[in-house]
Amino acid sequence: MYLSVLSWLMAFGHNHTPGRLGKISSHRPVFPMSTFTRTIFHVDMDAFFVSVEELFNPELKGKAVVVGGQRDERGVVSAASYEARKFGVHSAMPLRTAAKLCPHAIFVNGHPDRYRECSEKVHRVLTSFSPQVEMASIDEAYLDMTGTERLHGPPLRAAHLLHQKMKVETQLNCSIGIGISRLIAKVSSARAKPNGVLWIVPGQEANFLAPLDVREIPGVGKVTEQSLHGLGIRKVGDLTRFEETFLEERFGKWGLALAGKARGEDAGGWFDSEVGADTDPKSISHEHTYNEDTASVEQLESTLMRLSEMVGRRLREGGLHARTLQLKLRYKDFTTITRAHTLPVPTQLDTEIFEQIRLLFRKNWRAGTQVRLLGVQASSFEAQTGQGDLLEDGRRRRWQQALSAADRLRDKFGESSVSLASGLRGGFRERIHESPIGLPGKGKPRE
DNA sequence: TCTGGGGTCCTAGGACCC
DNA sequence: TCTGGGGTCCTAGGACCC
Repeated sequence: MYLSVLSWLMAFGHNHTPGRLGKISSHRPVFPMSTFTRTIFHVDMDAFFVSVEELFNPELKGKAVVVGGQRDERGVVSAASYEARKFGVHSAMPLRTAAKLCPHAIFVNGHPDRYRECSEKVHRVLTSFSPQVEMASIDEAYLDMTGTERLHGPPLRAAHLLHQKMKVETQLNCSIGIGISRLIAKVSSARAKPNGVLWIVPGQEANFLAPLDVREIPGVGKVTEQSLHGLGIRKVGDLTRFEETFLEERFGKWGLALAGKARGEDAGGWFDSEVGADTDPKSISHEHTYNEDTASVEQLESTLMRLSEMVGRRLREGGLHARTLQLKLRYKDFTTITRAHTLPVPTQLDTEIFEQIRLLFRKNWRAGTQVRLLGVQASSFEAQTGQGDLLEDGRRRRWQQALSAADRLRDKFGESSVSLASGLRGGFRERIHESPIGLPGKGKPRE
C-alpha cells in the first residue's frame, strides 16, 4: 500500500527519488514574495460508488462492477469499476450498452444513503487538514492548504499524510492533485488516478498543460471540443497561439476564461473564489423517468404531486423559500421542455408547489402524448417575508406545522409512510385543499 | 446503444421601467 | 414622426459536471 502510493508520487518538471519525502521542499523554486500563491489540493475519491459498494460486499472486489441499476433497465452507469472500464464501460453510458460491452459485469443498484454517509466521513478527514474545505461534489473536494506547512510540512508530505489517513479512516482510496489554482489541482488529480498524488510545482503550469487534450480542461465538453477542433486547436498548448480577443469573440466570456486556463489560471467565475466560500444552494429539484412511457393524466399528476412533496420537503429541511417553480417535461421522442412560473410570495409548501406545477402541466402538456420524464424544480430562494395578511399567514403556519410533522414521520417510518398524494385517483383535488389534519397515518389519509 | 438524477452557469430575447 | 438606451426581471434552452 505504502509503496504503491509512493510509486505515483511525482513533481512535474523535477526528478526526485520516491521515498525521500523530506527532500522535496528543497526542490521548490523561490517565487517573488509580492506574488501571493495559493496551495490548492483537489482530493478525488477513486471509483467512489464502486468502492463504497465493495465495503458492503467484499465479493465485488477485483470484479467488473457497474453501479446504477440492472442490465435491462432504463438508465445510465453511475460508476464502473476499473475492471469494467477495461471493456469500455464508463459513467453516463446506458446500462444496456454496458451490458453488451461487458456481459459478465455485476450490476448493482446505487445506494445514495451509503454514499452520503461515506462522503461525510471523507469530509471529516479533510477538515482535520485544513479549515478551508469545499466539497465540490459527493466524492471530491478542494482544500486550501496555503500556510499549513508548519503543521503538515511541504505539499507532497501533507498529501501523503492525507492519503494515508483517508485510507485508515474510510478504507477508501483517493487521488490528490496539487497546484496553485483549482484548475491545476483538478487536472492533476485526474492525471494522478488511480490512487496517486501529483504536484505541479509553481511555475510549471503552462508546461504541464500544454500537451494535454483541450477536453481535459474542466468545462470543455463535447461541443466546445468540437468547435475548438474546428479551429485546429487540439491541445491546450494550441490555445496559447490565439489572441485572447479572438477567443472572446468566438466563445464569449468563456473564450476569455479559456485563455487564462491554458496558463493554469482560475480566470474568473467560481474557480477564482475562495475555497469554502458561499455554497448556498441555488436550486432544488427532483425528477423521475418512467420505466415505460405514459400518457395517463392520473399517473402523471400523481407523479407531479410526489415530486412536489419531495421538493417541498427539501425546502423545509433547508429552511428555504422558493419564488420560482419549474416543470420539466420530456416526451417519448426525448424532446424536452421546461416551463416556469415565479410567485409574488416565496413558498415551501407542498400544496402551493403542486398547485403551480399542475397549472403549468395542464397548460403545456400535449394531451395524449406519451411522457418519458417529469421534473419539478424550485429556485430563486428568498427569506420569507410576511405578507401582512394575518389570516393567510396563520393558515400558512398551520400547514407548515403539519408538513413538518409529516417530515418527521417519514424520517421514522420511511418515505412511503406519508403522502398527500395517497388516494389521489378520484377527487384528489378536494383532498389537497383540505385542512392538513388528515395527514398522519400509514399512507391512509382520513376523510 | 437508446439516452438517470442532481446540480451550476451562461446566453438571449422580451417585458417593463425610467 | 418611426424610434434612445440602460437596467432589471423573467423565461427557455443548452453546455457541462459528477
